[in-house]
Amino acid sequence: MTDETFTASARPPASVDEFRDRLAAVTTDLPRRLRQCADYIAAHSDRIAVSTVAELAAGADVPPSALMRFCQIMGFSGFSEMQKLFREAYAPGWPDYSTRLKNLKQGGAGSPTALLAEFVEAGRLSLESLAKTVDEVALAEAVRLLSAAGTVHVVGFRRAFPVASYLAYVFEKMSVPAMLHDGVGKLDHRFALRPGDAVLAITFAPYSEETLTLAQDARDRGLAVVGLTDRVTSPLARSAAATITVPEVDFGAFRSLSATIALALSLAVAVGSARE
Amino acid sequence: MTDETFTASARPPASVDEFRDRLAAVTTDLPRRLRQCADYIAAHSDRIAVSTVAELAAGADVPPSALMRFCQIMGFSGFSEMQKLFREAYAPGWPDYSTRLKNLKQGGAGSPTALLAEFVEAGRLSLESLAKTVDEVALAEAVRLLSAAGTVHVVGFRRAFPVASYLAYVFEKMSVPAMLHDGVGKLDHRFALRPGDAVLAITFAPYSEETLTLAQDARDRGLAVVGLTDRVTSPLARSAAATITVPEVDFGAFRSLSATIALALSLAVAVGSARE
DNA sequence: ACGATTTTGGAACAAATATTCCATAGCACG
DNA sequence: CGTGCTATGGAATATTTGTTCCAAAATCGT
Repeated sequence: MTDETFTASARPPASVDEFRDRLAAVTTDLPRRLRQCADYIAAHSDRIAVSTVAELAAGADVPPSALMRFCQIMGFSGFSEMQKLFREAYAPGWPDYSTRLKNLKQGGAGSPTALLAEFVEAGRLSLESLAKTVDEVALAEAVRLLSAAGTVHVVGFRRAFPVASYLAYVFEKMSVPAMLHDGVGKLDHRFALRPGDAVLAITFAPYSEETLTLAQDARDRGLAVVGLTDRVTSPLARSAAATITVPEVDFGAFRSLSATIALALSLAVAVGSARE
Repeated sequence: MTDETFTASARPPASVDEFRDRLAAVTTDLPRRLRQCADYIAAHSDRIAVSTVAELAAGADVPPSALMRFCQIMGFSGFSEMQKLFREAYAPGWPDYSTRLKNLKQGGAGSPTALLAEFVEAGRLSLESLAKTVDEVALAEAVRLLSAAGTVHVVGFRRAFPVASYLAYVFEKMSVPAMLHDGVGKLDHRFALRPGDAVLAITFAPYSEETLTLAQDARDRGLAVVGLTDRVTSPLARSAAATITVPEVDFGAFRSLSATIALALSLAVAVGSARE
């Protein structure tokens, strides 16, 4: 009678991070109903703050009492204590950010501030989406290929050009031999591609012909090609040894590039570190 | 006895937007305590979903019953109904976004995914900060100046260059006469600046000499100069008729540019619309 | 297949929370 | 200086919500 069935640790989690750790630690070897609770909670932890026991239990398809037991196994005295943690943890991010956005939009459609609000929002969504969907394996592979290369050739035109130029800048700062193919003077510097070099190609729909051609050309010559594009079905994927897709949210005809730049920066800095 | 004191409209707000509209409409001519409620709720609407009547009332420094009356004036049957609206609309930035970030960082410092997590976070913070601190007056003024100009000359080097090049791209797409000063061939196209033109200069610390010089030169000749920079004390502010500052969060030696690009886009699209 | 042990569901209970109501305080107007 | 009206605070009440507990079912080991 004195020992608890499951290690209901003495102290409850003090933060959402601790909560997640304990959830992960405890979630194996748990009876069926309790495991249902754990799974549902893991997938919907954001709703703890705004739901009742009954609602969550219904969602997890268990009786309320099972959920209560689950709370206790997690180390809380009960559901209320657990909910308190999530209600208080909810403060960061937007103390009044969303209010502010609303205000900005009130300038009226087309006003500079309303546009700004839209682009800020698009950027934020893109970044969140990137964090959720990025292909870690492809990213690691891209870093590997570029780190092993002689010179990195960066190519991107039109809306991809700002990204390409920033990459070139960062590579230079990190002393990585890099060359920006910018099409100035209608020269393609195709013959600058030498064995052992790598190409980092960036293009979004509608894909620019020059970029695709250069990527294919490099591949035919046996160079490593890394593609940065918007869809896995992009024609760039055919030429690339590693393809990374960036889910960028557009507003109107233009994209914020936030996610693309974040990804490009990570890539460049990782390559720069790896080459030292 | 039949008429309500304040127009407690028959139907409650069906969305947060409607809620805000009604709040704005009703907030004037309201007795003292109720106005306290309105003010507090307006400033903390994000906490409605996760608080009790008592907590909110304490925050607004009114008795709970006053808050109840406020809910009814807003058209709800009571607090619970109002809270329901906010609980359903509650979709915080972390459906599992923060979990994901945590996982990405677990790759270890310096790993590509950890870097990505940092840059994503920096970008998000920058965007939020931009929304909160942008100077609406300066932005409107900048739009006015650029809309009235003949040709818009965009100048920005080094890390500002990606932004400048994107601006040039967007201006072109929107049929705004624009010229990108990119320093190719060591030419400065100073003599392309003609009376009636405007300069959009972008530079961050350490401020690039060429940009500052060009901006000052333009000003001396009586052209309108719009500055996009990082601090109000930036040397660029001396030459500019309108200065917009962008609070960009750096990670390591590099900046995400998210906020800068969002701002630049808004500016360009607003100018493009205004000129039609 | 039997008994010991764990798990489960739901009903009873306790606590928290929302809501109503009314006596009183404040205010404007005659 | 009343008089009638509105606003206010708090106590009483109703409702919802959380929590406990125990009998029954399932599971496991022998």
